[in-house]
Order: sequence, then structure tokens, then C-alpha cells
Amino acid sequence: MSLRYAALGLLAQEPGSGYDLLKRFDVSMANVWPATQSQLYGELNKLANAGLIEVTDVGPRGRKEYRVTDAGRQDLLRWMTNPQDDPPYRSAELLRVFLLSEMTSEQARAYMVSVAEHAEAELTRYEQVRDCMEWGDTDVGFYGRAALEFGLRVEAMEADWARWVVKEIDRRSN
Amino acid sequence: MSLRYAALGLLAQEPGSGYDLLKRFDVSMANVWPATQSQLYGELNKLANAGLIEVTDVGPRGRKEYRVTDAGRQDLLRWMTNPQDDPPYRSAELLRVFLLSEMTSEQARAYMVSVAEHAEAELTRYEQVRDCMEWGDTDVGFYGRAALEFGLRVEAMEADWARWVVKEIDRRSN
DNA sequence: TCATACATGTAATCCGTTACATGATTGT
DNA sequence: ACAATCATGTAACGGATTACATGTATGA
Repeated sequence: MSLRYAALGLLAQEPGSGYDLLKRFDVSMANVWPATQSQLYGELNKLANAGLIEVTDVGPRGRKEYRVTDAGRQDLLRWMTNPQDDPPYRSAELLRVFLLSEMTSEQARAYMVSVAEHAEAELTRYEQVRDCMEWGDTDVGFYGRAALEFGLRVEAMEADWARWVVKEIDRRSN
Repeated sequence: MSLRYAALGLLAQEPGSGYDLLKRFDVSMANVWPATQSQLYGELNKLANAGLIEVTDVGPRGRKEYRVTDAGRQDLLRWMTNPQDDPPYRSAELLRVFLLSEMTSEQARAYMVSVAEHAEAELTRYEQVRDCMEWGDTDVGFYGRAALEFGLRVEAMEADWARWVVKEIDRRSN
């Protein structure tokens, strides 16, 4: 159900077309809940059928301008305050760590180094996003920054952790 | 493809039946790559058809004992050393943070407090797992502990971060 | 004997990705 | 004229969840 509320939430922040929304997904939402074009257009039709959003205008090229309805806002609030039915956490990266005993310790070490390097690269990417983005002084900007801060801390933690595992591997193989 | 390798990897660590594997998924794998019973039995048949695992014995109640083949080990190694085609990161929790501007700051604050409390509860749960588990001195145990350490650090970081956001919300509303 | 654990499977449904398909407008 | 961008949609496939379905061995 989460994509549904990602779309509903972005439209609640600001009305727009599917095409507009798609671009907003690519920039701000990409690191939180990525979605494809197909999926988004399908979901918008479902949301409209459910009466949670409505078409306020049809422009050139069949452009449909969507806006959240009262029922939509209500449903969004309901979802946000009821965090029980979330999809479970899955991480292919962590799964690999779990299975590292199936490789030689050289291979395992190399993998953990690559994890650390990847996390460090992501960290600098997030730092650039933080420094280049126009945040403004709105609530939307504030919570966007808070979400980004989470990303920064995840990557910093992950890099530290991976370096620590590398050290432990070295300690064990001596 | 990740479930495929989760199953293959666990069988590589130790042979067993689908039923055995299911229990191992519920205990050690639950926090890394959860899977349901249906999915697992289906995947085991696919793996056997692909020649990556084989049935070594059929016991009472139709129990099928599986073991990884050479081709299976090879394919597992290939997957582990090629981390390019992983599924993207998605977090419903972070999505809610991103959309907190659609709630009143009281509601947003309460949500962030609940995030912090949830993270703290998970942290103590992980600490209990760490202290109660029999780890032994094997590679399997070592990398299992490393994965658990990741979970511990994620939850500690998340609790800190959520407390920090709460403080920022308080600062802003004055 | 009867509950519990062992043991495996199928069907329906939804979510997500990739690829395909179509067409209108705008700026150069 | 033509390329780029705007704009939306469908179809096929695979992954994941839930519910349904069935039957056997063991131990109290």
C-alpha cells in the first residue's frame, strides 16, 4: 500500500499531473520509495477511482491535473498514524554478510571493503544533495531534511560498521 | 532473486529439508530476508529443477533432504561477488517522515517519539538475541554476529536520530 | 486415541519491473 | 521539418503474501 500513500502524500503537498509527480519521485522520493512510470500512472487511476484524488483540469496532450480530496487527506492521515502493516525489512547486502562464511576470508574481506567504499560514496553523494538543495523554511523542507539526515547517518554508520568487520576479519585470520 | 540465494546459502551452510530450512528462516534469517512457507517450498523446487540443489534422501512423511550441488555453490559465489542487481531500498517509516508536513506538529512529534521508542525496543530485543544465542567459534557464527551487530547499530542510530528530530520539532514550534 | 508437530503443496491476489505502444506540443 | 519533451497508457512476467488443502508420524 505504500506507493499509494507516497503518491497521495506528494499530491497533498502540491497538486500536479502524473508526469509532474514522476519527476518529483525521481528527485525527492528516489531514496525513500522509488517507483516506475507504469506503476505511478496505474496507481493514480486507482486513487481517482477510490475517490481519494480528483481531476481538476485536463490540459493539452491529455494532461490531467490531480488534486487530493478531503477523503484522500483523511485516508493519508489514517495511514500515517497507523504504522502497523508495513512491509518487512529486507536487505540483499546484509544477506550477503550473513552468508560470507561460504567464501574464503580474502573474498569476504574484499566484499566488506567494497561495502565500506560504497557507503562512503553514498555519504558524499547525500552531503552534496544536502548542500545543493534549496530547502526553504517550510515544513515540507524541514521534514525532507530530516529524512535526508537519516540517509546520512545510515551511510556513516554502515561505513563504520563495515570497517569494523574488516578489522575483525583481519584479527581472526592471524 | 535474493530469496533464491538466501535458501541456497542456508543449505550451503548445512543441508536439510524445506521444513528445517523454514525454521532456520524464522530464527536467524527473520531480520535479514524473511520468507513465507509457500515461497520457500516453491523456491526449493525451482532450485532443484535448475540443478543447484539435489534431494539426497526421502524420509518419513515425504520429507526431502536437500543438499547444495557443485553448480549451486558456484552460482552462490557468483551472486555474492556480483552485487549489482539488488532490489532498491524502500522504507515505509522514512516515507512517513517525508510526509510529516501533512500532519500537525503535535501529531508529527508524537509519531517521531513512537519511532524512537520502537527503535529502542528493537535495540533491547537485539541485545537479548546477542546474549542468548550460542555463537560458537565458527565462520557461520562470526558472520551471523556481524550481521546482528549491524542491526544493533541501525536501531541505536535510528533512536538517536528520532530523538534529534523531536528536539528540532520542539525548537521550531517555539 | 488424540493433539501436536512434521511435512509439502496449490491457488488467488497484489506489488513492482521491463518493455512496448501511442500520440501531441514546443522550440529551433 | 524534426528532435526533444510532454503525456499517458497496456501487457507480460516474476516476487511476495494469504489462505486453502492434505496427509503422516510421534508421544502422552
